[in-house]
Amino acid sequence: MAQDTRGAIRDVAIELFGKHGYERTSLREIAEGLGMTKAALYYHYPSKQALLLAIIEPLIAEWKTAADKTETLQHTTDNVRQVLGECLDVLLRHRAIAGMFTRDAPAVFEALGHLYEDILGVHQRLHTWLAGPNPTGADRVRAFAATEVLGAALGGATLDDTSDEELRAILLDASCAVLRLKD
Amino acid sequence: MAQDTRGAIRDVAIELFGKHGYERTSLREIAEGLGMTKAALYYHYPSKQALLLAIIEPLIAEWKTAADKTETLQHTTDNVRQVLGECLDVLLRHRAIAGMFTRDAPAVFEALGHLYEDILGVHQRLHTWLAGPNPTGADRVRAFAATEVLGAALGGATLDDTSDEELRAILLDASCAVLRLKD
DNA sequence: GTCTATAGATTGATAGAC
DNA sequence: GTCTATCAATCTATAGAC
Repeated sequence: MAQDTRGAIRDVAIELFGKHGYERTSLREIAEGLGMTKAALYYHYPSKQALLLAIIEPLIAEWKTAADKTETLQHTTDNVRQVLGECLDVLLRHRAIAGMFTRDAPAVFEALGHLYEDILGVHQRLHTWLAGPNPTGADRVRAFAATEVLGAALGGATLDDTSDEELRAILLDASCAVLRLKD
Repeated sequence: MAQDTRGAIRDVAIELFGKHGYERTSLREIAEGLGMTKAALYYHYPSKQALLLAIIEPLIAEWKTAADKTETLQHTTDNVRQVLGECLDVLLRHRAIAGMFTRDAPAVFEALGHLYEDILGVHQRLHTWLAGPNPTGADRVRAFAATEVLGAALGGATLDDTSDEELRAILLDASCAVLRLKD
């Protein structure tokens, strides 16, 4: 309990960033949520941006792992389902953080720094693979739309009476439908 | 030229908000982009939030108009396609602004003020209608995912070599596929 | 309608004691 | 590791001259 101050800060920050957004949340508020002083936070994180980055990093890493499986997989119906499923699992596992990614995009992109191009590349390779071999322009649009469908998993209160397993199954089917995969 | 200062401010604000986000864009920067002083902006808009609201309002109004057609339409394949198509047209017409909606959500929601519940209701009615009569939980998730697909129209650089008409056709089909509509 | 000047508040961050 | 105190910067917004 004593030694996970870093983790506690992270948790409170995730909650507040998620509720009011990154820019609208001050370090003072985070500190108050922990019963500490602003200055104490700086012992654990060198800056507000570094705190944001520490929050985001696990999601980035897992997303990259899931997406980069495409490097060794052929573009078959089963493999596409598998890759999409793993990406979806990552989003569901880090739901709160993934939400920040879309709802606080400007701050997140700046915090990423040089990692930004990495992520862009991961996304690009994923989309290219999903579009299949010799893709048309339409195929590439559908590949992009298919990943947007996965993002529906972050859709907040609308989906509260659906279990994660059901959500996963429905969105995976929907994503495949966008790609026009036969079952 | 002289009398559309209000519009000119709006345009520069849209550009800068879109590029760096609402919170990271100061009124000073907007003023500099226009060759004016910060103080002059306040003659045309009473606050930064009011400026944001003025930017967003047309999109809100058109989205509401498009979505509320469901009130008088039966849930048939043709009608669903028509409604989704009109919603998509609104997004394409206000692409830059709609992007702010997702990428600066916290600021936008606060700026909406009492309008927030209105918009929420519009969305809810649209989703309920899209889910069809006597919907299952899965139908409601698919309805939500179908509108997320429309949001792919805002997907930036990835889709730059696709014309708006083609984009519209592809995403409309994709959205219908998510809803499992037969053609 | 636009300017200069400034108020008033808040923020991220640091210094240094304990 | 946490605190008090404080700095420097920046921002939104206002007052009042022109």
